[in-house]
Amino acid sequence: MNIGDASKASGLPAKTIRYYEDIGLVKPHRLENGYRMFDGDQLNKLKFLQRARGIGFTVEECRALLALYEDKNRTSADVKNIAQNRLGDIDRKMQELQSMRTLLHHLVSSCQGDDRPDCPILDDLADVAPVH
Amino acid sequence: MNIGDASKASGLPAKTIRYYEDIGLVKPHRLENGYRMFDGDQLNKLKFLQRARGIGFTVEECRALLALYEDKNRTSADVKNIAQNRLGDIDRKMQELQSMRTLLHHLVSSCQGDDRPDCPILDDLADVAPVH
DNA sequence: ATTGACATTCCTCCTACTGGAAGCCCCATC
DNA sequence: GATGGGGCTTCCAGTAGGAGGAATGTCAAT
Repeated sequence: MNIGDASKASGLPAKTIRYYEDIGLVKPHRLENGYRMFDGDQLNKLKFLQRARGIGFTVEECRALLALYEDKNRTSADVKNIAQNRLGDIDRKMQELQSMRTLLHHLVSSCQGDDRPDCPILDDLADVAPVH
Repeated sequence: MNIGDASKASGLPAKTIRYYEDIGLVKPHRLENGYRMFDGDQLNKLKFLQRARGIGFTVEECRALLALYEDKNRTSADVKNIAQNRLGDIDRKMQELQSMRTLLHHLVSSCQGDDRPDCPILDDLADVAPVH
């Protein structure tokens, strides 16, 4: 299976697969013409990566998860730990976005959005007057 | 006011201020010794940038907002439009995070997290068995 | 033999900075 | 006057996770 087929089968762009090889996440074989050759094992890793990235794991977390996946002496605690860290990151990010959203929504709804120049959004950014 | 004082007064790291000059967001004067010199107007822009970035506007949106801020013929609709786009981006991002969170939380709570190797998180990533 | 669709490598670009090195500048102290 | 400790300058490299594109090679079908 060459990179095009592996791309279709895994859902990852060929560019991304090459990148993953570059950083050592997968190690496809090579044919005599230089083409990458993916077997079932490699393809499974690509699918694994596609799902793990989709859930939001960083590439380095994916590397760790793949290593655990291959390590039959792993403990599920190790895996859970990584996942919980990710969950914490997501929660922090969501809180950050939420507070931005609140501020921004408040500003947006206070602005008329007409053809006059007066704008509480700019006023707030320029600290002219607090939007109460 | 040199860059160190401007940094303290605006809350932006000196490195960031230099970067903002680099990309043309601010244009401080220069003293004869080459030092940057920030007057009240420049400082206001730095503060403006600090707040706008804090709300989550991209640097390019900040550039547009600063331009509107200086344009006395602006319409508040232009400003509101930028802010609403940002709000939309935030909402999309939050939804993405929320769906990740749901998935991940489900996986995490299904994993024992003990010293045995069996792990539904890995199973799911490897598509061994759907988590319910 | 030629076309078109693949593949390869290599290089640059993206966001928004951050860190560090090498080298001035200024002020205070000895 | 020499020295020391900041702060300032510039420039270069690196971050995450690829995307885009150029130049070139290969394969299968016509």
